[in-house]
Amino acid sequence: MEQTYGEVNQLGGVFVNGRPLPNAIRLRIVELAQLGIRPCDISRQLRVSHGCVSKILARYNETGSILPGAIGGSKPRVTTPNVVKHIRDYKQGDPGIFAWEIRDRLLADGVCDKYNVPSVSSISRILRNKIGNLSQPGGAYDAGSGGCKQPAPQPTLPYNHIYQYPYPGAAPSAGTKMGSHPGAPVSAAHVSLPRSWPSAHSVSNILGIRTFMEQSGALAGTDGSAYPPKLEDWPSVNRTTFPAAGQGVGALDKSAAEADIKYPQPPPGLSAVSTFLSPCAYPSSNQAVYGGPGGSYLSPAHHHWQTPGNPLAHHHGPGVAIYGGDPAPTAAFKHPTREAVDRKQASSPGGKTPADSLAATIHGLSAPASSS
DNA sequence: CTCGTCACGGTTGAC
DNA sequence: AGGTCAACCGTGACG
Repeated sequence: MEQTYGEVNQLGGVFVNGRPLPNAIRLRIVELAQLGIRPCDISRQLRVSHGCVSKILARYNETGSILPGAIGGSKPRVTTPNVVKHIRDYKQGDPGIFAWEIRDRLLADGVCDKYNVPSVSSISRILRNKIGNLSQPGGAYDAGSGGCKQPAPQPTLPYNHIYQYPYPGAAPSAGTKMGSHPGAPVSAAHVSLPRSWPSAHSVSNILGIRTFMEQSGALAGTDGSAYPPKLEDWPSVNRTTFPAAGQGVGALDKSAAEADIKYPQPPPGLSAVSTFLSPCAYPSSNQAVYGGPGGSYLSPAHHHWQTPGNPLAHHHGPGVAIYGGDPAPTAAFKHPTREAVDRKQASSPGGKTPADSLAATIHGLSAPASSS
């Protein structure tokens, strides 16, 4: 089953039910939007349902991230042994303490932060169930028992970044912990809070970024693996027919193209997409379908899945790359966003700039999905 | 014609 | 090892 085949939507686009769109497409959606292309046109061009386009753009505007949310897993437990222990301590210290006071103290003492502090009702439950009558210390937990030592290294943390909460505070504290994934290098980077960037305009801030990009461009290659393998890319996408530019961003885009691992290959007949999809060399085992050419850079492949490396490291690349020109395929579109696009392009000779900027922007993202 | 929203069927991963 | 559950996904349809 590795090869889950993708399905084709009404627009002729390929997707995998239940799975996020490849990052390349997500990125492209945002880029196009930045260029001023209307969502409906983006939908048609990329062959992604407008609901999806709307969702991705909305999320981007809200969080600054193009990445999908963390899939699967359980929510982090808030009432860790450590928290329970503290609650118990507070209660013992002051039997008359109110749950809300305990809550405040947990925050004040740094036991929890505002994102993982238990609700008042949870605290009440803890007092009732786990601690029993505080008065009687023996309750459920042995205080001294250090059993609970702090095993819970801020459970939240990991999640935080995963979920990409705009969690400013977290980061810091978290710092220590994030390393959750063993395999994964901790790319500090992803910790970045999406929020921090200037939202929309960051994108527009092209110039600055551009520069940045260039530099990074080079880098891109280096890290290549950055994206969690999971996130995929459709090579094809990259090339979408954007009238825009054909220019070769060549190399870069490759990176962009990371292959998505799980994406299934489109059925042969499939439109444009399939074209690019040449099944590349990937070991199919994980990879699938969409993956194309990217292979090259995917090299390490497989398990790499798990290593989230830094998120979009390559983004740089991608952003730019995107427009690689492939002639035909897309041409198929109905009528390519006529004016909008044209106009846009025209207007900016440089063309892709915006995109670039975006890429840069994206940079900050964290890669939630990668979850371990 | 656009676009926000949501039910639906699906996948994932922690527990 | 396998099941449960809750999170997320994109599509498609409605308004």
